[in-house]
Amino acid sequence: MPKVGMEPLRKRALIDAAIRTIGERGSLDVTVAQIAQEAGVSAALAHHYFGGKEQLILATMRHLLNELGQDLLGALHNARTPSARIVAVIAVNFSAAQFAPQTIAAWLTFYVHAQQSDETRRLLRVYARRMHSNLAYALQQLTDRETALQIAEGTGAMIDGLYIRHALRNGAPEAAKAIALVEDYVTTKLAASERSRAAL
Amino acid sequence: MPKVGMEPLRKRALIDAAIRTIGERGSLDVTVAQIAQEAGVSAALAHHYFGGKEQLILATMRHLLNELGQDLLGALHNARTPSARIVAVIAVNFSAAQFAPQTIAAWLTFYVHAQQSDETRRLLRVYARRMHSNLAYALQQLTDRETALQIAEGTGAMIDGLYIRHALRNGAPEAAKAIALVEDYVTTKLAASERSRAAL
DNA sequence: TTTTATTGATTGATCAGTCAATCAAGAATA
DNA sequence: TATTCTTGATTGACTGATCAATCAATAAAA
Repeated sequence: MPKVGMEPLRKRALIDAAIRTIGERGSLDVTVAQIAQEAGVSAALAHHYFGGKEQLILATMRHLLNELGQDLLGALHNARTPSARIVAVIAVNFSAAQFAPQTIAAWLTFYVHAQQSDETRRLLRVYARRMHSNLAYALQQLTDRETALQIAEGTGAMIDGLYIRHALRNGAPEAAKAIALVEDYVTTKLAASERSRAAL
Repeated sequence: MPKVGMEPLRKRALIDAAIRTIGERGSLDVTVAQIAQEAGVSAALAHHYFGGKEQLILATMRHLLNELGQDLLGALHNARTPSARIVAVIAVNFSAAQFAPQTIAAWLTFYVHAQQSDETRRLLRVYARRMHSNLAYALQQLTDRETALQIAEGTGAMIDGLYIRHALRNGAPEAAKAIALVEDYVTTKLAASERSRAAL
């Protein structure tokens, strides 16, 4: 046997390099050669392990999704009450790992890529559905179903919007401010729904 | 003078073709030849009138921004009260013209392009600032400054988020639902701030 | 004729993907 | 132990396709 067991290491290095390269450039218009160089290997090796650029991109996306999923699981693990779960879901989206400029830039390019690639669109839907169902479930324990779904929808949209704004580095709010804004939306809506129910 | 006055017609046709082509493809990875063909002219003519691809793209973006600005002006013209102005600003963002799949797809690609192009980023900032200041101004007549800025921030983020989400949906264009969600956010927040001031 | 409009053909650059050839480390063999 | 296989790892060089940009040439209107 030759120098063995390189495959998982190389794949991981290439995926990390892809995130960095895409994130720095802010575009999927990165060459395989650029990614490979960032990973310290040849472009041919990237093709060897992934089969093609598209598959490398998809693998990169799956990796980001998986990371997000792991973060979410970890955050929910310690959250016992519904409101703690809501706070956890919001916090995960703005955690250091997820809110890093390169990560955000990469996500944004994937959103655009989803318009051309069915598989990319499918993967993004998985992420959106997971976030939504986690939020909606926790909210339904605090208010009626209809209101819960509405808040979940609004929360998701606001989070995505804060993401996109942060990617442009406008006067975009920092993570802490973004969290506060979203949490304020949820608590205000919950308070309003409590009041409307008390009035019945 | 020869066959004269073609320039503005051709430029407009090329810009319209660019919006259609970019919107349909969902990417800035469209060739000048594709845009030119969609406009019914040769690729060389596109270069002749715009000087290059980047300038054609920027002209297209300015056109979309201008259209949005005109829509906004028109909507605000008939709005006399602050709340009517808020409703108008929200409505403009989800008007038929702005919420058309191709337009949304084009906007999304520009957001990504902004990460590479300073001029694109600058143009997007102009749009964001205009929306924000219009909202913030109207809101400050209904609540305190700090709360007004917070609501304006949240509203802008939510609108952007609904945009990006709409771009990924296969069907179900729900402009009305999106408007309702954003308006609900504003009215709920305003009601809460009124209550908190009454409590003083 | 002069000026604008318009294009086909061409060029130079860039890239994804391919391939044949090397490298190196452990296994088999003598 | 020393030597020769075996095979995954790795790459440089090459190819075919694509595209932005250029240019010389033509058409047509004034």
